[in-house]
Amino acid sequence: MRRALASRVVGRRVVSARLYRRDVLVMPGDPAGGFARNPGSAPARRRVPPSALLVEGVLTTPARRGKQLALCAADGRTVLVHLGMTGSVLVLEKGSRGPQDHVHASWRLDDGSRVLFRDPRRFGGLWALASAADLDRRWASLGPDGLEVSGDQLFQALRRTRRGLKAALLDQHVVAGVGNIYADEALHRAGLHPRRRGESLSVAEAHRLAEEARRVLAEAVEARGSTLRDYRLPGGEAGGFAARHRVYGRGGQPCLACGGPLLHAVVAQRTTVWCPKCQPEGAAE
DNA sequence: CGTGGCCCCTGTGGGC
DNA sequence: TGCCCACAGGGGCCAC
Repeated sequence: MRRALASRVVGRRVVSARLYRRDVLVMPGDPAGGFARNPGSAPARRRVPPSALLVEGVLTTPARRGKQLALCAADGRTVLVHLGMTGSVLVLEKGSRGPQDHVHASWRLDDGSRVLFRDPRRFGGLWALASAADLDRRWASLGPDGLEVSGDQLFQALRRTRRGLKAALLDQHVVAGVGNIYADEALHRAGLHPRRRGESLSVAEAHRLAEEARRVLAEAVEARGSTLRDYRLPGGEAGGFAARHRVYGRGGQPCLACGGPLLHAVVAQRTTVWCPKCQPEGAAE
């Protein structure tokens, strides 16, 4: 999504912006890290100055860490986007009509195109940041990006936790960018049970898990993501990786590696699918 | 402190 | 056809 967005917005000037729901935006000074509508967050009724939404800024290449996408102006102002489960960022050519429902923010660019943030369930959101330093501070609390996580990094993060691997992989402080789909896919490829305790992993197993996480994410990026329903590229196209999921969404069906039936159960509060033969419960080594 | 449970929200598909 | 329930790519907050 970052790449597709870059090809459409880099160098464009933001002419104007609109915010249709104030509570999808977290402003500087709002509780750090919180979502605008969470209990405990400030009501966030303050007026949003146009500068917070990059108006008059010239857009540079978007940045990304894990699941967070940063729309950046050349002067350092940034709007951070999190898609949650159903969010999308769409770019509409001049004069073309986009979706009308669940659009919470939009930007008009100097070539007449429009950028929309749409999110039916509103589990996603936007964060206005004043500088690149603010972005760095925010991203410092995330784990290494899943595309680049090393075996040693993963081993160090897992060696002191009694949590299961599934829970640990979903924790964005451990690895950034791995969610429910890619956690299951990486564990299956690595031959590790989702409930194996992190502390029980050998160095070799941690390296294998990191490698498989990197590989499945790289393949997914190549296929432009997993569209189940809502996820779209900025041009509205679906990503093609869902057809290549080996376990996610395939509970009860045959394992593509051994032919045995895949199990599914709730692990770490999320539906989890694994192969009992390829991913044995006990330590394999 | 690390962890698990609950909650936020809308839409959809299945069973009756 | 309509109703009700279960479930869905995430993650913050709050008890233990």
